[in-house]
Amino acid sequence: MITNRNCIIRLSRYKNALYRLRDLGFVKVFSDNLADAIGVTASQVRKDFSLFGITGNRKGGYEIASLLEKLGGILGKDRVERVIIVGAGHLAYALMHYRGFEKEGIKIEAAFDIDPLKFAKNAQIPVLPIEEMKDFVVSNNVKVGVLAVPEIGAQRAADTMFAAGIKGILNFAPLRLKAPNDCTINNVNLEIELENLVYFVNILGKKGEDKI
Amino acid sequence: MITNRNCIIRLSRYKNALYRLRDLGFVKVFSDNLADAIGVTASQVRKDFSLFGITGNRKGGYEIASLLEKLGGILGKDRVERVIIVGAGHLAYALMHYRGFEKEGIKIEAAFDIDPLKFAKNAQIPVLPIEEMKDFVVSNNVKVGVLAVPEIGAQRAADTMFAAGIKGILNFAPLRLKAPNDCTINNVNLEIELENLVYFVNILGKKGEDKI
DNA sequence: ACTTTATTGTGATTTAATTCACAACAAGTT
DNA sequence: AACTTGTTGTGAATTAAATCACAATAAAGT
Ligand SMILES: NC(=O)c1ccc[n+]([C@@H]2O[C@H](COP(=O)([O-])OP(=O)(O)OC[C@H]3O[C@@H](n4cnc5c(N)ncnc54)[C@H](O)[C@@H]3O)[C@@H](O)[C@H]2O)c1
Ligand SMILES: NC(=O)c1ccc[n+]([C@@H]2O[C@H](COP(=O)([O-])OP(=O)(O)OC[C@H]3O[C@@H](n4cnc5c(N)ncnc54)[C@H](O)[C@@H]3O)[C@@H](O)[C@H]2O)c1
Repeated sequence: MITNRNCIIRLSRYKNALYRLRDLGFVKVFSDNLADAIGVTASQVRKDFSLFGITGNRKGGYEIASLLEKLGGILGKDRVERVIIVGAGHLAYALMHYRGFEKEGIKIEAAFDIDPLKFAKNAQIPVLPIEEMKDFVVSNNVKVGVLAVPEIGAQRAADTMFAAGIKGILNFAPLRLKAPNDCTINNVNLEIELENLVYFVNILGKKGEDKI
Repeated sequence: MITNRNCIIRLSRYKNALYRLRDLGFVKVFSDNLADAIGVTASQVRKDFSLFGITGNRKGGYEIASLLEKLGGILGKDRVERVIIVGAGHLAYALMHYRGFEKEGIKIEAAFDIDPLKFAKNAQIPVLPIEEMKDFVVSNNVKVGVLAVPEIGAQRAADTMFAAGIKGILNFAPLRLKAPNDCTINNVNLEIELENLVYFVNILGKKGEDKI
């Protein structure tokens, strides 16, 4: 069981690159094409595949269609993944209006909020009272949720999600959530992303100055 | 010069944990407190600090105020970082209305778009025609930008940003941007984040089944 | 049929990151 | 003043990840 996050992220990138190549009319691909496409070495590509038992044809490379199928299987893209959002604020609004998830087999089914002003029972993606979350999650067998409530209420909201049966949270609130250990948290911390970017811009800037 | 991204991200997390501790009234902290707070080992904390020449007091731990100052210096938080957004769509709207960046010393100064319907010259954060970006970036000495345009226009928009003098891009478009090598790209790919989450939820679920 | 060429698949090696382990030492205690 | 305790700081050891290197081999050419 591979638990190297970077490795799994590379699989997603291979998949995306393969979609592009396929749509361009390509049928086969070599490890070095994929390597170029996502910016890693060709051995990294082959090693990643080897880890998951994906094989190609010596001399002949890999067949794109079959590769996509295998990667899809590993990444759970063989069926549509139903997802909910908790906290129907600005960020949720952007996510709910984004068309890009569907083509990845990710379907945002509903959002939940505490603020009655946000409720929209009959919208395309309904916004429902948080009290209805548990029933919804159970009856739709939802396993993954996005957490987009303010920091102050985030841990409590997460606990409600876990209690409802959610096993994975994509967390936008800038704190470290405590979670049961059969549950996964992926954090998207935009403050930290920007701060990190600033650091690298600064050190690259300084490196430039040194050369003078 | 430390270029280990995870290490720099940990510095940000230490800093955030330290803010909390300080606001709770603490004055000193030990490496194991910080370790607990962000979920790493105490040696990791000390090693990280050691790498940047940060020292504490044997037996006495670290003084929070001085630690914050040093971390701030390393992460470039000793002054406000001016940032622009290119693409004033849904995501940009969420970012522009988010109050959380300011307390981190990150100020979104303006957004730029090609769609005249989006222009808002006199808004608190103005939305301006993309043609005005270069002047703005030069005269405000902006080094960092957020890219939030659709995938199809992303590389072109990025090139315009580089030409204007931007040295770091936080990229939300789901593609790999080509960039000059004195420039840094940090990608936030939400499709991949969700896909990754689904993978880990699936394998943890399967692990559970095995035990039966 | 035989040779050349191109590419995979993976064990061995290297490099990078993390953890270990403990000497150094400051602060308190007897 | 000697002893105890608790914590840092870091070199050494370990672990994890990436890269190298090349045998295996399929396809194409002669
Ligand atoms: N908007 C951004 O650009 C941005 C950037 C970085 C981080 N974040 C983080 O993302 C999260 C969401 O940000 P946002 O801008 O969308 O916030 P927002 O204030 O626009 O929306 C938050 C929503 O959550 C709802 N809510 C509050 N408590 C709740 C609860 N217990 N259960 C259900 N709903 C609840 C509120 O009614 C509101 O509708 C925050 O944690 C924020 O720190 C946002
Ligand atoms: N909204 C989301 O939740 C979400 C999720 C994942 C990824 N993304 C990615 O983030 C990016 C932005 O998403 P969004 O939902 O805000 O899109 P959006 O369509 O709401 O907004 C895009 C904006 O960019 C402007 N634009 C287009 N070309 C431009 C150019 N060359 N220069 C300047 N402006 C230009 C458009 O006029 C529009 O206002 C996209 O690449 C999208 O794939 C968004």
